[in-house]
Amino acid sequence: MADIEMDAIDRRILAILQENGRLSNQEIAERISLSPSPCLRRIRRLEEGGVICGYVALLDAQKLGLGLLAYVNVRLEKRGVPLAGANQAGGNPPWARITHAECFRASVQTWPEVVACHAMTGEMDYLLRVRVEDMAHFSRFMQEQLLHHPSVIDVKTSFSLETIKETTAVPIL
Amino acid sequence: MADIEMDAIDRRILAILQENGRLSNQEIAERISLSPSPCLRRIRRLEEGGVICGYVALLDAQKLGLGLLAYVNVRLEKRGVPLAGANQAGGNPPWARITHAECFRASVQTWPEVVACHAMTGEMDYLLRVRVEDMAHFSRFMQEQLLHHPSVIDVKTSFSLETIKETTAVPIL
DNA sequence: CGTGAAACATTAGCGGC
DNA sequence: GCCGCTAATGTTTCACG
Repeated sequence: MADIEMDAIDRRILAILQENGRLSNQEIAERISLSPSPCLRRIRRLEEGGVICGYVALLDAQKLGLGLLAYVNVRLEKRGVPLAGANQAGGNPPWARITHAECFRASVQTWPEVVACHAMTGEMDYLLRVRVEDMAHFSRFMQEQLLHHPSVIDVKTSFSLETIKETTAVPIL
Repeated sequence: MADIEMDAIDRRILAILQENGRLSNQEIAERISLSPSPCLRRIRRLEEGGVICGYVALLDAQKLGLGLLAYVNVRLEKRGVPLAGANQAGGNPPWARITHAECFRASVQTWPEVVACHAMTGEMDYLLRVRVEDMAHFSRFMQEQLLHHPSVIDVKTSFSLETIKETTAVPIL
């Protein structure tokens, strides 16, 4: 995906859309003092260029019964390969040699509780953001998925007590 | 904001909208085998009930020159009050007694680099998600904002090497 | 919940700067 | 190249059965 030229008008469109992704093209055009057609052409170009990755509705996790948010630091085994039968995700054939990192990443994709996962610098290898109903659910996830995983050797969890700030918007202005 | 009754149809609407927030009401109605008007009524009800917090466009931070993502753990001073002149955010009058936590939270809201902040369990008090252009920018933010803040006594940073998974969607099905 | 009609929004083609 | 017009098509919205 080639880099894409962007001028000040494109940036203003992006700033508007990342705050309210459902504004009509007309409304946006009006706010940036442009007529609807060039405005829409710019938006389509930004979508096709991958600058706009998508549009989503943000939901209130509390109201949906997902009241617990945890950040889990994970350290992985670095030597050897995962044991047979360990690879829950996709069912690789037993002769395929995979690393612990590959095995863990594949598992992460299959766990709905994990809403984000980054490979990190520092003592721990991965940081997981985990959304669950309550402690019982978290405990189950820990025992049955994370601690049960053959590549995981250590985890350290912190729980969110309160969200002070949370935005999907990126600071572009 | 009172709790709101939700049936299986509401949940399906939410699942669709948190994956694609720009689908037309007609398209959604079709997918859940309902006509447009009751579908729209449900969506409006979920919006007004606060289950749908908003709609946003998700942008590619890399393509916007924000290539560095850091998680910063912060520990705060617990005794005493912030020094005069310390409260950059809002300019409280000098006689107003505020806690270090209040002072820090107010500052966080004013820092555009901080895209998320949670109060956390564990040794450290807060976890910040920080988006910046590069190390130079991060260094500047650290020196001039975080470490300079009168309520901050300790920070521990980890950088994201790679994003394995990242979704704003909450696991509702 | 569904129907239908009015108001509104999207989008492709074309001419002009 | 990028803007803005127009006109056809598609979508939202609301009163009513």
